[in-house]
Amino acid sequence: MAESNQAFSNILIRWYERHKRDLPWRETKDPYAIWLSEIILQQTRVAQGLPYFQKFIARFPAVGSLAQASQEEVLALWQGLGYYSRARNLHACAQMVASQYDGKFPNTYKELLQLKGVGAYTAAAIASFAFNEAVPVVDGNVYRVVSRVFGLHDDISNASTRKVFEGRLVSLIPSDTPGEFNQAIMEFGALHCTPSAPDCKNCVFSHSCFAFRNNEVANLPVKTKKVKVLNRYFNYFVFQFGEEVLMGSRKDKDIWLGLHDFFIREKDELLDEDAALGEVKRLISPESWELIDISATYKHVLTHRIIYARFFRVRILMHEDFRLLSERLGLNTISISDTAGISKPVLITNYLNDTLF
DNA sequence: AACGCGGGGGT
DNA sequence: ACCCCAGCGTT
Repeated sequence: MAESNQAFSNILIRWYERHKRDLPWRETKDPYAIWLSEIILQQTRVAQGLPYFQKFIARFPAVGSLAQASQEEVLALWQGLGYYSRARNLHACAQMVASQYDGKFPNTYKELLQLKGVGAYTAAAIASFAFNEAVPVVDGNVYRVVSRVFGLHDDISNASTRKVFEGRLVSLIPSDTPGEFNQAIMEFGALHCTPSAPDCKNCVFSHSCFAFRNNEVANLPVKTKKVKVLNRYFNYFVFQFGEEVLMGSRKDKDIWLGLHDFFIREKDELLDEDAALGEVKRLISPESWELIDISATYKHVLTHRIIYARFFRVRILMHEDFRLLSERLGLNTISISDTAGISKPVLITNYLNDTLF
């Protein structure tokens, strides 16, 4: 039988106090630090996000310093974490808070929701953790815990299902310690009620959990839609003169927007050497360049894409041709050693480490 | 409502 | 190979 709402909350919070991890953003009520941690942790495991949180807090101790940074510095600090729109929105949000809110985060769920990069989950997290507002968080952990314990079979692939879970959570969340409750239910999902092979026999809800009692743990939560993985083929040309190469920042609302890469020809397939050299011949006259090397094929696997990439490194012989090529392609010249400090996708970082460093 | 957006870890 | 992770913005 299910226990009362208050019993659920009490058991959950007691479990949390025994098992919670020591995490830096739990030692503060500073909405800036809490906000920063929540943006970093969107679709990101704690272990992966933690070093980024440390880096950002060290470099930007308050929202004002982040607001004053350049977008490039923010992207460079974010590089490797993925979903780079988070970094662009983080920066824009910091500037919003600095200019429109006098450097102080708004303190209600409703106002927080207006901030760039702050959606329903993040607004609820900040409002409850920093300001004790009793709004429930609904993230992947919460979907899993609630669907199993209470036997909710609504498909979490549907956006409308969020309301169903929120409705249940509103009746569970205690008004005196909403932040503790929210932290607890997510931590419980992360550490105990895990996606696969949870330790149900030793669970504080084993006597009441719907999924455990009905042998449905593996079926919950219900999620029907799978992401479709598409292949993309990136043919990169690394134009080099001495110790300099041509790079530019990516445009056009595509993957890695704002990050730096090389001249690219995306096709429905990888180009072989002849086809690649043909592309170069269309750009520069034959006597002014030579092929240095061709990289191995990189297979860069993302959640929703598999990117196959090959890098053709081309030496430009005359500096004047290098300068003209830079202008014509809209790319910047950068010394190889300086590429370490600019924002890049992991694929480009891997190539640089393999070939140029 | 559907889709695009990263990278890494667990099984 | 497949799943998921303290989701959000755009269309």
